[in-house]
Amino acid sequence: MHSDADATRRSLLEAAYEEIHRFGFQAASLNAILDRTGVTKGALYHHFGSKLQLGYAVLDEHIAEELERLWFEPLRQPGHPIDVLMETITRMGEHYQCEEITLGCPLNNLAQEMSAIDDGFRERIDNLYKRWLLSIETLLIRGQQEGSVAVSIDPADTSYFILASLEGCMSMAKNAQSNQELMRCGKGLMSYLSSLRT
Amino acid sequence: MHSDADATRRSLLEAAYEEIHRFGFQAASLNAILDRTGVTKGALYHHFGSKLQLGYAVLDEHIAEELERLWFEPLRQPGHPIDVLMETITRMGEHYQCEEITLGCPLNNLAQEMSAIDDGFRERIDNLYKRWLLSIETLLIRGQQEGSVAVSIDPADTSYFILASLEGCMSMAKNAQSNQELMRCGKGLMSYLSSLRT
DNA sequence: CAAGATACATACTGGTCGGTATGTTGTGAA
DNA sequence: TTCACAACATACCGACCAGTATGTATCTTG
Repeated sequence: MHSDADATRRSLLEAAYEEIHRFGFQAASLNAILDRTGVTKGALYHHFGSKLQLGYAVLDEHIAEELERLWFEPLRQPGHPIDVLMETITRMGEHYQCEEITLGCPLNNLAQEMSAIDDGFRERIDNLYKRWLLSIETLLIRGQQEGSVAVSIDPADTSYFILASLEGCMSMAKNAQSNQELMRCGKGLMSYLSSLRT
Repeated sequence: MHSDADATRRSLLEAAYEEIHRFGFQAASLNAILDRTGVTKGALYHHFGSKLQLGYAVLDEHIAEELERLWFEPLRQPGHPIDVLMETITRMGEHYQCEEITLGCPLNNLAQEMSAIDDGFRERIDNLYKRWLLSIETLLIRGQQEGSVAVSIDPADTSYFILASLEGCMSMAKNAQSNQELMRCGKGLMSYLSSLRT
């Protein structure tokens, strides 16, 4: 059944993503991934050269795709930039329901754990953050051009602070293990975002 | 030399703190800690019942003490609350110089890695965050009473957002591996803090 | 001085880890 | 039909891990 090769690969990627999201990259066990998928070790090492390569693939394919779907694409929609931002953040808050919030942001988790240890991870994570920042910055610049966002703010610096705050909120909520705290933190973020309007 | 028992214990705690700060708790190797200190495994297990107990001790003694010294105590100083906050944050930015910033905030690192896995860690981390929040909240309330902080803001919610933003900034800087980015993020934070003045 | 406790030191164990060597089976091209 | 190769499957390896069993030297106390 050579036609199932892609399915095997995707199955491994999905399971690896979940294991890594739950336990972190280093603590993620290849054997656990194999048990979960029913795939054997030979198959895994046929598709991925090493655990590191598997981790890179999770970033390059799964997480990048999720970011595109949840963030980059919504932020390209028309409308008042601050409203667009708020709606996207709210939608993300709904996406990470009660259970998932305790696992934190997949990208932030990996950044915290791996960026100081492995350059391959660091470069990939840095690249994703750059794209994330750019998508926010583009939105703010459009707002300034349209007159709906204060021209007094620096779009690059502000984007950086917005993203940092967002990651910080998710991080705090992860530790508190309640999206109650996420909402609380979101209130502060929303109030800050409002202050960017003209 | 029984008088050196405390010195041995402190040496282990210090080395454990550094190993954990660098690699995380799970990836921290007891053997590496022993190599670093020259202490033997028998001595380690004489002072600490398990790796987990050692980790708890690092939180309860080393990290709690560092937080007290770098945050709680400075925030109790007199002066305009917003100025006190800004100065404390700036001083912390200087404390985490070029090298150390890539390791991130010790408390946040442990929170991300362990709070979802182990309740002992979670409770200790949660307690420290609560004290941290309280020290900021107390400062904001004093400002409101003295008329130097806007009464329109909710002290608890605002403290939460400030701390989340701060952790987010450190997290972003850790990944970027430059305190250049920390400064950039700090600019946004400072501008937000300024908006809290009357 | 005796004796128990404290503070280690050494050697070892079972288990898990990522990774590999080798074998087998299905499949498409020649 | 043959044959190379992709796509696995199985069994195994050395390294490292936290933890332990046991021995020893020093100190404190009666």
